[in-house]
Amino acid sequence: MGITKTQMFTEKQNDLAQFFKVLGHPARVAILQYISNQNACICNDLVEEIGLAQATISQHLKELKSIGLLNGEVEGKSMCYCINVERWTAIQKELNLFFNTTKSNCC
Amino acid sequence: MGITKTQMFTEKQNDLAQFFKVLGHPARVAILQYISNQNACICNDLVEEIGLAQATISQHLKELKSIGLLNGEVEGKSMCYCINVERWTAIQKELNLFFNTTKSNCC
DNA sequence: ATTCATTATCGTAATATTGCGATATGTAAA
DNA sequence: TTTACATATCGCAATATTACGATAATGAAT
Repeated sequence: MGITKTQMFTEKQNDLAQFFKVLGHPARVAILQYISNQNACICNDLVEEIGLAQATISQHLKELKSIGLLNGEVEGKSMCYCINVERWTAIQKELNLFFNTTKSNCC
Repeated sequence: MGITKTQMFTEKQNDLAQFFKVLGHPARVAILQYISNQNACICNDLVEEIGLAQATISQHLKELKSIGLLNGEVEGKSMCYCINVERWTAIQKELNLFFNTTKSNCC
């Protein structure tokens, strides 16, 4: 099928899974790392840096934006993307909460 | 295409993305939470509990096993799955390292 | 040995994701 | 306003994922 039965799960579970999912692609990991490494908030050297087509990078950026991880600002004729640190930290907290409340041992 | 160009990324980036990806489905989040909530390491009440078909649950368990998050033991005619806490904690550390080293602000 | 229960695997259909070329849109400069 | 460049969106093809029924494999009990 390919369709995920989201209605069977809680909103929390779906949200959590969504965060994980967006981070679950190496290009998006690389994009975040690259943006972070530039002191200035350099934008789409990403295309050259990462080596995927411009359309593809744009799509990945869109997904990162979809969970609020990136802010975009017009900068001349370019776009300046940067990490939304508040959101970043909030998501990190959510994920840690999940990790900390989900680790009972048994066997 | 649908094919991820893993060869363009570092092993670390691919590994990280793989962890995120496996956690990026609500059924797998729910499975982990359910296993964790049972004091005893109860197994496939999961099928009843979660409401997906047995084959589907089995497939999700396989993916969780693929990154070492679950241990499985034969228990009579059932299987006893439980969280591999060492691995769990190790992955949590990896993800936090990623979060902590990737959050420069700019705009 | 047969039966029953549990889990894994196979095959398949439906949908999602990834990637890219082409094209549209937006912005700055000439 | 034309040109040039940067980014977003569209449309498509290839592959991946999700889900499930059917079936195989495993183990327990009869």
